[in-house]
Amino acid sequence: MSEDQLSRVFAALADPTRRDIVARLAVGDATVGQLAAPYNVSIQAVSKHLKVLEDAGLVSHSQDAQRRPRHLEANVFDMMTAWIERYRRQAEERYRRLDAVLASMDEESKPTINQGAAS
Amino acid sequence: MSEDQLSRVFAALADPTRRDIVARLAVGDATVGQLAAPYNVSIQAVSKHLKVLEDAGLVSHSQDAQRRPRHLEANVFDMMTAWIERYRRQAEERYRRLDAVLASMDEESKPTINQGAAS
DNA sequence: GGTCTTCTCAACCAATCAGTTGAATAACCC
DNA sequence: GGGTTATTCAACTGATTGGTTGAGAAGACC
Repeated sequence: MSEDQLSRVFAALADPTRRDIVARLAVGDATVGQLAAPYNVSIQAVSKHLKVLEDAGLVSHSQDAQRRPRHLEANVFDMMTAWIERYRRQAEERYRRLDAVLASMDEESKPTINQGAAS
Repeated sequence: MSEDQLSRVFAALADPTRRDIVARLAVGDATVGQLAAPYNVSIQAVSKHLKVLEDAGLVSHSQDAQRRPRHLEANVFDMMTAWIERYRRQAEERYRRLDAVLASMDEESKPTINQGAAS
């Protein structure tokens, strides 16, 4: 919910390895070792990635002997989607209004509007 | 579309100032100076933030004399939403199946399942 | 042409990050 | 108890990041 957590969630998913981990956890829970296997980085590195994901609230873990199986917390995704949707909608609405303005100006003398090329 | 751009988009939105800028651009286009005004950082810092947003494809700019008004590119949000939705759905589906398994086991002797507390 | 405005580029700095290796913790298995 | 397995903690390293200041570049305005 907090601005801070939103930052952590986005930052967590900015890394392709972490997104990959999320993808795999979506299929099913897995231990650190299982998650580390496909990558040629140390287990400690993957453990760190998982810590980042946990701090963002995207992942939780339980305990099974020495193992600490990771579990994807899907609900946090909603927070992100809510944020994204808000601004996407707002921007689309604005675009729709601009279209209307341009159309109404078409009826008149239509002064040139700077709708310049991107970059 | 590329894995790389997805990383850049998430990374761009991991910063609260940049999210703020996106929020303001959703309301309407604005120049660097206008965007910088509310923050007590240099214009150059905001210019850098805008470069990050542009590299991620979230923002574009046109030219109006010395000014380079920024414009929000709402379509990139769809890419993010698509990514998020995929794994959220997958995780929810899995959760639903787990529920079904647990329910079916209820009919039998029901061995204990480790559904331990998170961190 | 000179000056003001708007913005970017370049160099620098402190902090954070993703990776490493090595040691420690903790619970299993014989 | 001794060894193996699974994982984390700690210290280090090189790269990236968000900020700074100073110097352009490009165009308006007089």
